[in-house]
Amino acid sequence: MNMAFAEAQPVYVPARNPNSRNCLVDCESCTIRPLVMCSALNGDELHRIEEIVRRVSLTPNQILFLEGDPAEHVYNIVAGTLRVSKQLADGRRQITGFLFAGDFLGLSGADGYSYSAEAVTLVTLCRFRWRQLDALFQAYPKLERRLFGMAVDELAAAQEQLLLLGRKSARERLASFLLWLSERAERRGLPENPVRLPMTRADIADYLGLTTETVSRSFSALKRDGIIEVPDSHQVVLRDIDALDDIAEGDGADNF
Amino acid sequence: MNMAFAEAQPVYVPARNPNSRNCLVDCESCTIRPLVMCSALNGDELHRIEEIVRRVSLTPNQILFLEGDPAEHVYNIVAGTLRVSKQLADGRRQITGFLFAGDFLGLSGADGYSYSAEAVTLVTLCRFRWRQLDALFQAYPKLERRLFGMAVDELAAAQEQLLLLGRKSARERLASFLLWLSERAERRGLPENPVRLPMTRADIADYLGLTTETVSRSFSALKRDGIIEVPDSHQVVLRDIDALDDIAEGDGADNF
DNA sequence: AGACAAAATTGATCTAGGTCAAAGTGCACG
DNA sequence: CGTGCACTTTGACCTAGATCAATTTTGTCT
Repeated sequence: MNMAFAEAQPVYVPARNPNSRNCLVDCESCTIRPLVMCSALNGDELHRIEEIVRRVSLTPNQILFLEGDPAEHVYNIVAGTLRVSKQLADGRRQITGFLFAGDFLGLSGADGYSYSAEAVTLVTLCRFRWRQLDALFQAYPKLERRLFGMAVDELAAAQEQLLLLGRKSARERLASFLLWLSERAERRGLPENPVRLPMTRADIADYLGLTTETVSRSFSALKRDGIIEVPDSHQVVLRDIDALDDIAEGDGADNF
Repeated sequence: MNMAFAEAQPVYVPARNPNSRNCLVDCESCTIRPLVMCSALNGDELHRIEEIVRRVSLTPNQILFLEGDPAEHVYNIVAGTLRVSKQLADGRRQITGFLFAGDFLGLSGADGYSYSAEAVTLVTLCRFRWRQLDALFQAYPKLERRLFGMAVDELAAAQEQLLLLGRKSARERLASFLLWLSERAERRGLPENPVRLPMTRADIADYLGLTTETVSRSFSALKRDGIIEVPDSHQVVLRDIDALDDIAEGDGADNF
């Protein structure tokens, strides 16, 4: 497993072990604040957040929580990549999302978490006890508003993924996935081409509702057509983004 | 965009004429209040809602809004069934949800509605201008909280549907769908068996990521196995709910 | 009631993607 | 600096569900 994706920004960890879990956090120096819910708060208000936030980290494949666990915490990802998934009784797995720095997870109804969450790479998170965060909403309605907005965005993304899983071919799914990663990186001011793929082909398959073999064959087909280059299996050069767009949106000719 | 909702001056028609459009609403007599966001409000507060809500109705297959339309309104369904869907350039359609009395729709980010909404049956809705509803949130934080909670529930439902579309067989998809309809009816105090299917086989197919033929064959297979009975194509008797559960969750044997 | 159109079912055939199997590839670790 | 194991790719074959093509059933309108 390639460890190079631990974009772990050294963030204020008072004294002690930089890899330890459950540390205090210095929100003012947070580099990804604009991306996370904390963007709703100013300097003074940040201190109230600091009182309830704890820093947590995960090593690759470590489990953050499992589907059905009592949902006591919510999390902001500070660095790294995480996968959230659901499983059927016989082990079939659907990855319902890959989450990156700035993303939020852990919202749930009464029945505990509705999905499992595991680290893909080294991951750094801000952890909030939901009860405490909830209490803060009273003082800072903007915080709740921001979280609400993030949930609405997630909902739109999930619906886009329903279209992909319900109606797109393997080739179209892969094209959509690569574009999504690229656009996402761009929106966050990261290099959008080449695209980094921190996850394995098996993870991509479980996200796209395919098998590893089909994912691999789809990569090969896009390479053959000169649309992408794959210098190594965790990096993809988008050679012809217009072609990818056509494939992803289904206007193209035969996207088998 | 369907223009049938011209902004005529509303006339106060308290609960009487259920088929009139664009009318004022008497929230206190609302029979489904416990299901909708208005459950967050008490008698006095309801009057503030009444000031901004308008009643709208749709005939079958009428369009409420299209993907990409500017998202000015949000809606609560009072009665009837509605389908929300997304389409690819070549016309392939994915229905991302069926919505019933009590459900909410219209939340969106900056880019307008992220899906289209059409009536399946006759539909009655409460319509709110988002700007006005938003303004009410300051006075009644519980209202925003309730809406937030509904969005979180929707998100969990969407993820369940991702598992269905990504990993379940046709038979499993249909079993899951029938159980979902039944459980949903039960939660709302409606008859949960037999299950009513207001939508066509084509709609079901576009919801389950299948074709009408495969949906029809899956119905026939479940009938043959004595698990369901289908007195008419819009009504299904669940004969063996345990078997359906096993099929839906993938513990069963061969659910091809 | 009768006629027509829309919806549903069933059968025959095809194919995209799954399954099974066998090499490649590369990186972690002794 | 091998060597072992996990990951990826490719090939051969198979199958669930799509597609194409009739019927059959149902609902609507006069």
